[in-house]
Amino acid sequence: MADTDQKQRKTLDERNQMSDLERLRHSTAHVMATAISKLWPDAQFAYGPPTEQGFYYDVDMGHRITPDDFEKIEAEMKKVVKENQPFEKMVVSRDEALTLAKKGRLAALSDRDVESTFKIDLLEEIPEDEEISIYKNGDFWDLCAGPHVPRTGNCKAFKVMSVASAFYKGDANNPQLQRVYGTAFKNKTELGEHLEQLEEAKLRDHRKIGKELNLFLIDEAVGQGLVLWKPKGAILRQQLLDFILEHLNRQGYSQVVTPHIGKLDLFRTSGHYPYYAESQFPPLAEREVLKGLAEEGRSCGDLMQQLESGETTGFLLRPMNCPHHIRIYQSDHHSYRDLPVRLAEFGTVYRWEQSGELGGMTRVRGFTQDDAHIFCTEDQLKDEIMGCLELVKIVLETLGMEDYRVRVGLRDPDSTKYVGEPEQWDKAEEALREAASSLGKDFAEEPGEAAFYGPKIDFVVKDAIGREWQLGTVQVDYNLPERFGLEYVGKDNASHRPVMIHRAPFGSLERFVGVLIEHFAGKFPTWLSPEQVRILPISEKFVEAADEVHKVLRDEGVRVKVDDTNEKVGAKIRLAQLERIPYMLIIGAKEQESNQVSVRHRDRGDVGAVGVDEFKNQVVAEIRSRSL
RNA sequence: GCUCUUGUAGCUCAGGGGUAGAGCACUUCCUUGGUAAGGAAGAGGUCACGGGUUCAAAUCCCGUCAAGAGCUCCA
Repeated sequence: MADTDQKQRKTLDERNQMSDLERLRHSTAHVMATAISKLWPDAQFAYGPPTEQGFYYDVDMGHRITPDDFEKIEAEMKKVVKENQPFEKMVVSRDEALTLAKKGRLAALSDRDVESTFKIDLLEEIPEDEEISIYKNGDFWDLCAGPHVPRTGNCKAFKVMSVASAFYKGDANNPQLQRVYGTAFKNKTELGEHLEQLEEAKLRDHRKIGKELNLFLIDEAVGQGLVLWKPKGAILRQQLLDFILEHLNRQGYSQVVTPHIGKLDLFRTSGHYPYYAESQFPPLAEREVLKGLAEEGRSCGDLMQQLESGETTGFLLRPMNCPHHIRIYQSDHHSYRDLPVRLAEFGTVYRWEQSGELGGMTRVRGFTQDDAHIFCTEDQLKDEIMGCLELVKIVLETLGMEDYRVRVGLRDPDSTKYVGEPEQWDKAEEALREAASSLGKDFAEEPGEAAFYGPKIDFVVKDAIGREWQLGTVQVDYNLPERFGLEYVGKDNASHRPVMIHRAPFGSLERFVGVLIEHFAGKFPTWLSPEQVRILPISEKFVEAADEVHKVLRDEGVRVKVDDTNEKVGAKIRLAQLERIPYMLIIGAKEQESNQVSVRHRDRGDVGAVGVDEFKNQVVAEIRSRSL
């Protein structure tokens, strides 16, 4: 990670552009550091920047901060705020700063027996020509480029939020520090609003809703990061598959079906093994091989070595679908007239994610991509990319997900790690750029973010807690066609190499549904709802009438149930509301006589009585059009 | 993988060195009720797992597994 320093250190320009809120938060971080220093004088501080949600300060000290300490810290902070200390900037020479740091005076309230270790390190990172400043508030002095608010009294509304650990400078080889997170706002009202928003976000969390609505399960007995889709979740998933399938057919894709494992040699050819072995499930060795090794008294290490060297063979749970699709492409002779060949599959892949990274449906070890591989000529590349983006656009628009970010990953001009010819890259990057701009949405070009095998476009959305997740992706690949020696016969009757595009509009079904649950807070549009209509007879006397309506709707393919439990309507409604069922139909004496149903919508409430057929037509139309 | 926190009934959680509690859900009965909870009775738990300390462990200690937050990673 050569650019760690750049990531951590903001330039002076960036600092001067700090917004008022960022400035306030950064100052509050100092106030917090002051408080922590008072409570635990051995505290050694590292970085303490503002963030999107607030601020943090990294600290190393003997005491382990727990949530029980937050109140104590806040109380000390309040004292500092009450004293209304001015933030004073003092420009010093490098030597002066170093002298203070050696005395342990930086990020501290007084001289100490120990040096301000991190600050000495930070000092070395400041370029020669840059001004070195120390900010003081009361007795707390800290090496800091600023800027700050005028006085500690300006930090009126704050809260210590959480504590976690972080590696110094984000390097896993460095010591771990305690990162104390806090947030700050102009005033108490805004702080209150923010905290309320966080509470609301928790209610949207897909893990919570997934459990409440019985959508999916991650079971210890099955394994970490392995999602079990329960019946209701499976309906949701199937609806999404049907939806995308319609559009795939329209765009001329061919569906294929391939197994979840393949020979190690296949992935050796593709380059996935052993290069990415540490992020895959361990290979499966053949029984005979294991037996043979055991008889020879050989170790697991020997086995691994043999598998890696290719001396013995085995199978791999596939980390990607492409090799299988490539083999399908290669099983036929292709003329330029056949291209583009578009092979699509809802393909399940397995990756060994680090255990600490797993979470809900958004980061898992087995997932299904709505994958496809397009084999085309250079000239077709642009149109094909456009087609892929069109698909992503349809998906996001149909689901009303407007809040996404488009990231175009380009190659790093200074690096030589990329495969393929520079002219090809230029062409592909230009095609991606053009395609991206056709979306009519801002996109970020990020040099150095391309994969080694080609440039890409990613669609990124945020979850309930504000974390960003990559969903859809379109990637150009020059590598695999080369490695597998893909060919087609051109007009000139000579053999040519096709270009490949990997693309997945949803990305992974698991992650997509996780994000979707949070997007809708469980209130899925009718076409996606596991149960679309629930019929609520007023009493058992009307169950028969309810059953008749049930039949009418079910025959139209509506997912409908009758609540024939021995409860009052109030209770039935409550239950249906909690299950976020879009439509509730109430049937009593009135409705039975007039062949009507009283319609209640989960958001609009009681919308009055309509004829059974009228309701049927309306709800069927709503489902067919996939209305939001 | 690392640091911290957590793990008690199907769910949400209380309790806490002397072999378990609430609400919801579930079962049965009564009730047949018009837009977010009708009533009664009942059933349900090796207190994540494995060790240790103790006369006694769900409770204290250690380890394992899992979850959450963050860091690192993500072809």
